[in-house]
Amino acid sequence: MDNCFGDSMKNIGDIIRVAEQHCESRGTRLTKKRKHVLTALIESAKALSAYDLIDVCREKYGEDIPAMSVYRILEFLESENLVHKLSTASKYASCENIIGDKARCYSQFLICKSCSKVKEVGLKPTMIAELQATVKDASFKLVNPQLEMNCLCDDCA
Amino acid sequence: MDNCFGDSMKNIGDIIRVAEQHCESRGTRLTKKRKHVLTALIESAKALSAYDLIDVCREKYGEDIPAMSVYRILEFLESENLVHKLSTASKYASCENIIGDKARCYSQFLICKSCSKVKEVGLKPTMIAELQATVKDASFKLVNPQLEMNCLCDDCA
DNA sequence: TGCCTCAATGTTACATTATAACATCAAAAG
DNA sequence: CTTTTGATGTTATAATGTAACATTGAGGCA
Repeated sequence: MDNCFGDSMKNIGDIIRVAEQHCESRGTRLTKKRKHVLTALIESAKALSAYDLIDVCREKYGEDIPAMSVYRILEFLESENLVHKLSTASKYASCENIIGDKARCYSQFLICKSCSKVKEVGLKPTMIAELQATVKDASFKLVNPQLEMNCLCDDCA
Repeated sequence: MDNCFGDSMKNIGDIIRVAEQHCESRGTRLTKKRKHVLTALIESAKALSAYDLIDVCREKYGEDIPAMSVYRILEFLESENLVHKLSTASKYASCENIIGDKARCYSQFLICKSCSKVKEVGLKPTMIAELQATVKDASFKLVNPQLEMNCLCDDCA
């Protein structure tokens, strides 16, 4: 079982519903546009840029969201742990385990540098511990334990 | 002993000389401007953006290098393994072990997101192996095994 | 020396990613 | 039904990066 939803949680409608409840329980709202951006990311196997998302929303929902709004929406979705920013690619991907047990918020992202296909894999506790030890030894504090790995997917390799 | 030069290799002049020989042996040239950009990065404890480097070169060498050239120079220095691009920060840092034994080219970069202070730490072989196994299991190929960790340094924390 | 060649750099223009500042709109709460 | 606050729109611009073509300069060689 690869996510926190179990086998019953397969389709996007279900995921969106969970995301909606998640927001509600935190006193925030998953508005229509936020839902559209999130859906676009969930439906995409590839990480998308903010400007990609503008295009998708126009094509799919006939909705013209200005760049500024998309960035704000992404920022919101990130703060709700529904979306990850992949800084190395300047793109965004939906979280694989939307309502996320916190133990899994340490992730490793494999990003195809050719086609942007992305896979999120949980980090093992031993890895996390080791990474944190290194950080501590170097007198730094870890802010965001997200690892991004520059890869090629099998199709592109 | 923290680098491949031993204790005798402490100052910038020595490092630059090694870098120069390294290029020469590879049939490339460490020109004056390339040397200036590399020196600026070596002397900086913080990662610098391309535009930061333009400023440093102007201030320090009275030399006006256009952005395009700085990017090309950085690309060259990267290809010679003298400099790393830190994609998460859109900044650049000199390699800590310039002529680098290849075993150390798998590095972990701790980057202070507030002041850009950066520390490069070698990854342990067990870590490398584990990261690579994950990548392979997910049907990806690792292109660049550089880990960037979003941190705060002790001063900024 | 003077020419040739190719690497390095310059120039111009523009693409992409992102944010600041202020205006407007809309939903929930009194 | 107004008030308040969160969400979105608008405009302008900053920051990062690249494409395409022109020019310069360093070494090799007649």
